[in-house]
Amino acid sequence: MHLVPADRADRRTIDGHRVCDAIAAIGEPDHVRTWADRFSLLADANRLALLLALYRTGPLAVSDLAIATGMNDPAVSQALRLLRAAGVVEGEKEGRVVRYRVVDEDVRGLLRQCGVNAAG
Amino acid sequence: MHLVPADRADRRTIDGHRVCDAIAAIGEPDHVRTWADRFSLLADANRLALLLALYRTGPLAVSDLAIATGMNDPAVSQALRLLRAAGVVEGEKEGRVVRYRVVDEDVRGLLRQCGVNAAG
DNA sequence: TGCATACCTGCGCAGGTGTGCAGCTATGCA
DNA sequence: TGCATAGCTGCACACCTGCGCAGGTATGCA
Repeated sequence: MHLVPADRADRRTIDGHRVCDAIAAIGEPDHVRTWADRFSLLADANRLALLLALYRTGPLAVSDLAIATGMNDPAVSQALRLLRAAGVVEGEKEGRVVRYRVVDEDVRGLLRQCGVNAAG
Repeated sequence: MHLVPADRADRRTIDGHRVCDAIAAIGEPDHVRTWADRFSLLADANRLALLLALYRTGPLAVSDLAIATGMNDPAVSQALRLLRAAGVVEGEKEGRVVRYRVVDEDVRGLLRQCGVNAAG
């Protein structure tokens, strides 16, 4: 079990093998970072409100999202741009109205968990 | 359906009633903020690595967490202080060693979702 | 063709956040 | 009692992020 990188193999450990277990438990750094980034997208109350509205209500227009959340239009637009760049939401243009919806299944799973204790 | 606050009741809507649905879907602002704060705790790769190690491996000492993640001791300590203040982890002192574990059930649920696609 | 609407973008500022360094406290052992 | 270890804390720095403002683009309608 030589999972400890060489640059810190000389450090003293408390529980020896449990360190290796922990390294295995953490897994690929890229995987961890991907999930951290995902959580980061939900870590803002405004963005989370937008996502909850989209997830539970279905496709919504930008203006309506702004009214529902109390945000300004540009703020909503910028938040949606971030979420769109991350592949979390997608917008469908219908005339001059763009309706967004949540397309990332991992994020949908997380949003579902927000309601297990109290969702009304 | 007068869920739209008075200060923005005069704004033009696209889908009228869907705005009310969205407001109902968002729910209590405090609830949203609570979950956003929760996600914020998992939004850092280092903290997430610590939590994954604790969640999957079980109680671990601070030094071992530092070795497993490659972080410095103070960095681990500060991260754990944040998580402890939020009620996510708890530490049990055994001599001069403190072993931490994840105690928040909501966070445990989120951590479990990190492994549904690829956890090894 | 002209105008209003729906949405997007760039910029700058205020605020929060992670990190490293140095030093402190507490426990265990000789 | 003296020393090493395990962990915690305060400070200062750089960094990132969300937001409002102003302006731009595209669609629909008269």
